[in-house]
Amino acid sequence: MTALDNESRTDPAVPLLQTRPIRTRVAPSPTGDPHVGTAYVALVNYIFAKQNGGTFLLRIEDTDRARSTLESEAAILTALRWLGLTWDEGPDIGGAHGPYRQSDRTAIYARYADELLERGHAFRCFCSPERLAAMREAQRLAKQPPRYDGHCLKLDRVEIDALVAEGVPSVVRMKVPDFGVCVVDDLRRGPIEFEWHAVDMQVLVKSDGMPTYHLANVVDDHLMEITHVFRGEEWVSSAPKHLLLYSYFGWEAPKLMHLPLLRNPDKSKLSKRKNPTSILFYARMGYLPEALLNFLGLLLVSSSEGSEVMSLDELTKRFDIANISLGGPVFDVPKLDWLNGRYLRELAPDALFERVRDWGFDRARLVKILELAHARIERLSDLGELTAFFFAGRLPITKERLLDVKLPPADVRKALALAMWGLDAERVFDRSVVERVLKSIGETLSAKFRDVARLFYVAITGSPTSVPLFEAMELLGRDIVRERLRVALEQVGPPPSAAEQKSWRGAAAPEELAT
RNA sequence: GGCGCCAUAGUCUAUCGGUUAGGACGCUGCCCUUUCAAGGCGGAGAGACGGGUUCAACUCCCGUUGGCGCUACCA
Repeated sequence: MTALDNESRTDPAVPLLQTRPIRTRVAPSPTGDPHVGTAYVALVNYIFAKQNGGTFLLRIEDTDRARSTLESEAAILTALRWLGLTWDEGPDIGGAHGPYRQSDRTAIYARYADELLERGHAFRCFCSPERLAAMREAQRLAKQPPRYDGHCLKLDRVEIDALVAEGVPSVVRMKVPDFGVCVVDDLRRGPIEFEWHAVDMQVLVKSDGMPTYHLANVVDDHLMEITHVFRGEEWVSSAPKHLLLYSYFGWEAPKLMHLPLLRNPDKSKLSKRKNPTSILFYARMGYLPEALLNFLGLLLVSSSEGSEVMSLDELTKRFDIANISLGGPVFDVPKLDWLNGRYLRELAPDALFERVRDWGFDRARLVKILELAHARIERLSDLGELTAFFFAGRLPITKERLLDVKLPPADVRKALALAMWGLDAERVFDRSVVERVLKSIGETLSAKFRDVARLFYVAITGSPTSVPLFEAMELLGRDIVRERLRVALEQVGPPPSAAEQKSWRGAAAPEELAT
């Protein structure tokens, strides 16, 4: 199967000749845990590149200076490598089209933004956030499509220079036609039409000088010679802007294909409030990378009959763009469980031993666990019960056990929520961070720490008495801890409402984003 | 509110105008078995609704409904 075949399938009248070597990419934003959605998107791009003898690369989209972290970037690399989705070019290994981290490419974007400015395809905008908010509100009330009203388009050269000299902050916006339609040709969906007058004049360069996703993405995909982009459905509505930028620059746009978004069991977009979404969680939980990959692959390649157990190679052989279904698939953990069981059972005892050791019984970890248990055992056989929670995923916790503490039930809920949010907000996850976060919860609730601690002992270790908590949490790791807190919270009541979130933490919960 | 995407069992899907609508997970019955799993063999369970087009519609078209996404100086 070649790219040519795939294209003729969606548009038989105009078979485009694929002249450039196939190059695909995954371009995650390092703003949180490596998301399974990122793995899903990476998988398609990887498979498509390999199937066509092409190149698959990894690019880090860290233009959001406030939210991007090096920790997150490292975790993404680790997670994708764990899955076996290796890239041919990337920030860690370099390549002929580097650098592969957008924050290292700011000079490049500035140059292209200037070019658009000079050629009249973009303009400087000095509007305040307040004015923009008021404008959008008015448009909503008037049932108009939300769109920049062109206020700063009327500024002349002299006025612009004066404002810049005054030091008034500004952004660069792209110009968008007022009439006509834009046709986005999706590899799988076919043509999608958008009225230009409903497409916003997107900001391309923020007031801090950093490009937005839209500019950086287009410039990089061009410079990195990307030929095919498989990305999440959330990008469909910004495709017209991207296509317009390609035409402003006079560049050939890559072929686009938008993938449906992974869903929670209730069909909402997969989110960590309702489900574990981190690849690292699935690793810590004891899923095998090949099982997770196979599971995600089943959403791209379907077998009409027979076994659904497929290796990456087999998925690659059978992949066909025309067969990707477009309904948003539920991330069905029970099916993943079954698949993982299949893989586990096929392992020879020795191989299984190695997997188990690598998963949670390596010497270094075991020694740390023994240190914690050491003073608390009288017989070696006490170890089993005392340390079992280190080798478990979710714990069979009951509401009664969780509420059996010297805290009012409402505070139990609040404490668990605060712990989840507080720990998520931390870049590093170690005993001292855990201690600081948990103790601050005690202060917030004006409760004795020992009473707060008891609750977390139950939620995390399954018992009000166990080995030292902070160290245990560090060894358990962020992902298992988050899941145990989430499950505990679920036990004691409904998820925190928007109002509760606001009053408890003073802001809305940031939701993680997939690529 | 605006724009867009999507729609076969609880879930993932096959079907690309004519099928008893096929498979997988889950559920369930039986077999195997010292228990439980695993495994084998069965079972229940689906085309959202309403209009067209057609000899014929799950399949094509339109509408409705529902789900989802975007609507940021986040990606």
